[in-house]
Amino acid sequence: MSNTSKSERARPYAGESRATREAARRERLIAAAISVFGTTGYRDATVGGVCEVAGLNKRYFYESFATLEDLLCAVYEVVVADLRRAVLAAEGNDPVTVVRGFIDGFLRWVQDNPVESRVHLFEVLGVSARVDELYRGHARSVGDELCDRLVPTIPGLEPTPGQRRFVGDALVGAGIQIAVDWVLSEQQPPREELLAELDGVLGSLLQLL
Amino acid sequence: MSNTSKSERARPYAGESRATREAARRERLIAAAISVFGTTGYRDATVGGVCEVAGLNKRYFYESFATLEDLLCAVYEVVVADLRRAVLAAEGNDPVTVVRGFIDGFLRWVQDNPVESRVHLFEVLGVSARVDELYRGHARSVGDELCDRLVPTIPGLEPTPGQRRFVGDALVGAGIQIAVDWVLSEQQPPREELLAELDGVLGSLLQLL
DNA sequence: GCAAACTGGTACGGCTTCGTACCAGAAAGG
DNA sequence: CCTTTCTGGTACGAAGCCGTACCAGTTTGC
Repeated sequence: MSNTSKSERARPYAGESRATREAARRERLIAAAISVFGTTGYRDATVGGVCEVAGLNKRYFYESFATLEDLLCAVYEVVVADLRRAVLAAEGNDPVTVVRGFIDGFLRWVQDNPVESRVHLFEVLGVSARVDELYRGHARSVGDELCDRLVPTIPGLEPTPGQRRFVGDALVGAGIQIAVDWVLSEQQPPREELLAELDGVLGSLLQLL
Repeated sequence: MSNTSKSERARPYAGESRATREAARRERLIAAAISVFGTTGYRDATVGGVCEVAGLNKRYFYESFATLEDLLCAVYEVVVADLRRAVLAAEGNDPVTVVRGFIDGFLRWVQDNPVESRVHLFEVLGVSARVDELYRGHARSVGDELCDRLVPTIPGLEPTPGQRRFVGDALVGAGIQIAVDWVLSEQQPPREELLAELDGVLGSLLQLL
């Protein structure tokens, strides 16, 4: 019996190689899944539903993913990379600017990406140990990066790794909670007002120094 | 047709009135659900599964709840009441004590209640708009209470409602993130060490003042 | 006792999703 | 062309859960 595996007699189709077509389908599935998970919600999502939105046969789902959870993980990687870019975009040489830039970037991203933000703020949570692990890794990574930017702005500070983890978690956790609260609020104050409140808090903190 | 509704010809059974029996069954369902949601997870939970653990016929589920989500809400109210007691147990007249007591109470509760904490930290998230609303309400409430205790310990501070909300969210969010990170790292390091790190951070903050 | 209410166990139809298979038509290659 | 691969649409069995109904045995009120 000769090798009859799928990749054996691969041919171009519509001018694209097999690998290119597979990758394109994978991207379409991920894009469709972001839409479905971010609107209907992951809990009510089905393989068939995602494929319908993607305009692909169910067969092609299993070509790229084994389970819906695998697709969720791929979706999350895309979403979190985008968020990471947003919250770490700002530069700053003093603590207030760093923290303010982080929160501002977060709220901006949530506002500009309502679907993706629902995926990140709600849908990926509590799905499975594996997804939780992913989530924790990225949260820690962003927290570490924030610490890296924050610590040098405060001379004479040499936190232990454990303290850095504490500060990173606290910053990320605070940002998430503020974002979640903002999203779930019935009447959302404009982002600018929220940031003005933040400035007030940070100002009071500085005044105490 | 005479009234044949269930409550019409109610009789005591095993010495208990109908209302008492119904309430007892409800409690058993809630207790079973905490166990199921906190171990198997809400996502994989079924009505039949919860009833089996509770040792009750499925019929009695629908006697007290219309959907599994209703039961989750009831479960959450029980769990959050317990957590609330834990995180607000400590007294304190200075900011460091208040914050430390909050974090300490949170971690203690997580450590002593692994099942309930999984429900609160993971399972209730991203279920539905209704559950999210519940979650947000309790988080805000705890944040407000923390603010109420924190603000008087810092003389000359009169935060606006918006600023109070900011601080409350930040505290609660930081606490949750720290707890989640701790749980996902299998509670390493031990709670005492983690609190020592917190003391270090708070100490550095004070030193800056 | 005896009828009526209650309990716990089992059973069943209906529904939804999964994962795969089949089929007809388009595109590629010799 | 004519065969082979690829695509998209439809179909189908298997499985799990829902919500309800039925049934046998117990407890209660009269």
